Amino acid sequence: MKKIVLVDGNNLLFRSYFATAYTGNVMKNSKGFPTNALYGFINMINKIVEEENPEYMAVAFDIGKNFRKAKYDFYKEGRNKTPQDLIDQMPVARDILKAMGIKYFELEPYEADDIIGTISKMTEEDPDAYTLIVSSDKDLLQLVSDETEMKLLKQKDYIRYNRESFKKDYGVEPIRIIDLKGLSGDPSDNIPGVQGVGDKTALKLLQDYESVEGIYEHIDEIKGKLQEKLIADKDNAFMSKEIATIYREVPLNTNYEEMKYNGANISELEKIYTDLEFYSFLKKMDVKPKEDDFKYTVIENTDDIVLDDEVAIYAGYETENYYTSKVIGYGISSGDKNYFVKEDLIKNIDFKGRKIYTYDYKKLLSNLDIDVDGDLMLIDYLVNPMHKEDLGYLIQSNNEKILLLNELKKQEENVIYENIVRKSRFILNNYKSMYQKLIDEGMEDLYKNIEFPLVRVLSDMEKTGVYVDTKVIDDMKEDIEERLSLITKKIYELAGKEFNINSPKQLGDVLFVDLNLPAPKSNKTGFKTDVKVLQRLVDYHPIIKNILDYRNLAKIESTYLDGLKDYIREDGLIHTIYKQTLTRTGRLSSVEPNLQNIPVRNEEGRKVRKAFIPQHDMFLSIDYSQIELRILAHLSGDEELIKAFNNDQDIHTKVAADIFDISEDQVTKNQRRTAKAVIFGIVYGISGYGLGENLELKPSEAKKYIDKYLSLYPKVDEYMKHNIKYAYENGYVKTMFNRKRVIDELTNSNYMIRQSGERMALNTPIQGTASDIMKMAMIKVYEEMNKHNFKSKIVMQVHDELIFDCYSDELDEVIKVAKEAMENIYKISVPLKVSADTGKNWYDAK
DNA sequence: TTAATCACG
DNA sequence: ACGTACGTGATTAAC
Repeated sequence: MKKIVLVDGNNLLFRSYFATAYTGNVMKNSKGFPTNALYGFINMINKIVEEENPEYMAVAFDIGKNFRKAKYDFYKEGRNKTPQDLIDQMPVARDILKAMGIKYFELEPYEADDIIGTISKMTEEDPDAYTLIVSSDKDLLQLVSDETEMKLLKQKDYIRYNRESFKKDYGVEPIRIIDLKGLSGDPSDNIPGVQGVGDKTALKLLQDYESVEGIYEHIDEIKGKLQEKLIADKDNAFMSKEIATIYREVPLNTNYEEMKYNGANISELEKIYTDLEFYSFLKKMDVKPKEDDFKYTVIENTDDIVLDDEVAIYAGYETENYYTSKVIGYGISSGDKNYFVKEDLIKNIDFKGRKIYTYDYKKLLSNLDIDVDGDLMLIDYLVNPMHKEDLGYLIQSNNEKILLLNELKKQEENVIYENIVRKSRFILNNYKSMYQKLIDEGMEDLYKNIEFPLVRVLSDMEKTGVYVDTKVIDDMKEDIEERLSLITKKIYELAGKEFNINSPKQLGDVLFVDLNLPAPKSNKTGFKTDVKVLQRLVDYHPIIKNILDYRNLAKIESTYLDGLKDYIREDGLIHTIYKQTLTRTGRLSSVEPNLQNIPVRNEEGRKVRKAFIPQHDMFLSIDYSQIELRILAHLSGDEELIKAFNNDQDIHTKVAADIFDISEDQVTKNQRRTAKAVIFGIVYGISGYGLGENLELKPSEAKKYIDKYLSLYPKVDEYMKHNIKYAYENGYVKTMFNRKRVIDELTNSNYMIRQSGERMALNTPIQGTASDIMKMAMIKVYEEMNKHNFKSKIVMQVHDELIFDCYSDELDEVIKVAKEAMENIYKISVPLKVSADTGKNWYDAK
């Protein structure tokens, strides 16, 4: 028995295009060619081949004018124009099928349905063959018969119809789809049908009278309004049925042999996938990668290494965290030679007098004290909006052979070695051209004066580490556990049953079903149960307070007590890793563990900071006060704000006084709070609604404050407008030090996404400039401390705050030097003010 | 793997 | 009519 699989190609392409394009964000390759429809298309074709294992297969497409349209020009009228991004992908879908070895048909003036109908007719006339049709288009169900099945694609899965199951679902024969369409019409194809008759009525009529013809033969038996409607639209009914009928005599002149599926032409397919940058498909093809002439030597004796003037080094580690991972070895490329060097031998190599480039200098420094001249990771971060930490992505986007780090783990030793050395080769080959790009983009200074020198500062901070007293942690844990078990009991009592309080789903059920508390807005998975929601309910039921307490304590225990303890190494220290190439604004981030989000706002959590102890005598914390607002004042040039900062006024009180039209000494706590929220809102790119949520005000009330603020400080308003305009015109924004952030969201067709792009455009120059300034200050402070031969160390950075581990006898000097450096690192139109605090632990240093 | 939640500036 | 403040990371539950 021959099995022929027929696929509705147009249907698949449209489906996969709109499945991802609704956000307005169409996936593209690095050349800007849209690929989203093709990606889904390939996935679906692969799935069909895998599931059906077809001996014969064909895909049908629409092309050119079609005969239905020629006859009835209203047909498919009013449809949205096919997006250009989708049209562009259509010819490539044909190329892909060709390469896959799958026959496709297209023939003007017929539609894909007609082609499928014609081929399925062929199999119906052949007792030794049957057809499977794949599409989400219900019209095709009319072809279902004893010899033809159909996979009707649904959102996530599909329904497989044969004649029996169709009859069971619809109560009529499959061919009655055409009568159904004749009666109920089809808005998407602009087929009229009979006005006022929908699927339900139509099916009932068809069960009684079989067909459109049958209905009109017995029109007397049909009563009332329905009869009137049917009579009024009789012509439409017959015409609609005709349009809906698939034409099964398309002159394809084909045969089974043409449709035989013999598998893909691997090299052709590989070419297309490479061009589209479909690396996941390339991998799945399981083809042997093209042999290139890449050669490298595994070094046993370092005397065998010949180095040129320029050398690239890449450090290969087993896992991501270089403080816990084993070093596998180093790739070294120089001239036309490539070497793999094991860890113990690298120290024997003399690199003196040569330019050394690497990727992730900080990682290299973690196990090897070496001076280098350039870090390609930092350069890529600055110039490439698609930057990823794993160099493999960059190499792949250059269409070169490489495995990603997460694919490397289970590979043979020689494969791992080769990949490490390929990376050093890539660095050597591409450093110069990428550096040129840096210059072209105007970011050479940013790189040379900020990012690159910062590496040693961060490396030193990481390696110094910070001491965490497990005794403090353990005591706190004991206390919290005791309280948690009491609260848990109380919650179970009040709920009348035991459940997992940590599960938002179960908690939601208890609160809003069992206890019947007034339900808040729901989210995708059920009820929202976050702090804001719970706080609103606090007076409704005693369980709420207990849950809030539980959440608070559970968070402290899991994330900050148990969590932190896991990161204490054998030396008793925590060595966080500062990610220098992660954020879109230029900030650092801190991982394993994150030391930038240790509790401080709530007293209970803040106690965790008591566990952070200096290795020497004291912690010193110096933070910039309101650096982002000062930058806003500077960037906007608003005289009022500048004056306020120059007079060292409390900015929130000052703004409150202005907004409420009172003098500063009349400002209440609440008014100051409101002003503060308004100011923050401005920095984030505010909306009346957002501020209203935050202050629990009506959006219209909140908007009044915003308008008032902007009228008081008109230059801020101007600055924001100008900034957004600039972003739309250029597609990016910049910080004061030329750090660039590309904002694709601004060209998105989705209004909401564009709005969020505008907020990024407003916030990034402010947040980014603050971060640039902090980075410069860190370098300066570090240099000054070295100059003074201080033994005290910078140990942490929390965006606008530096924490030092100090010797008592250096303390005053360190404060003086660091303050001086931080306040004077760069002159803007307002002073950069810092404040310093000291303490015997982090809790006290505030 | 993703969503919800909550910690920070 | 819609959906709503910028930038991060870790833990947990549930798929």
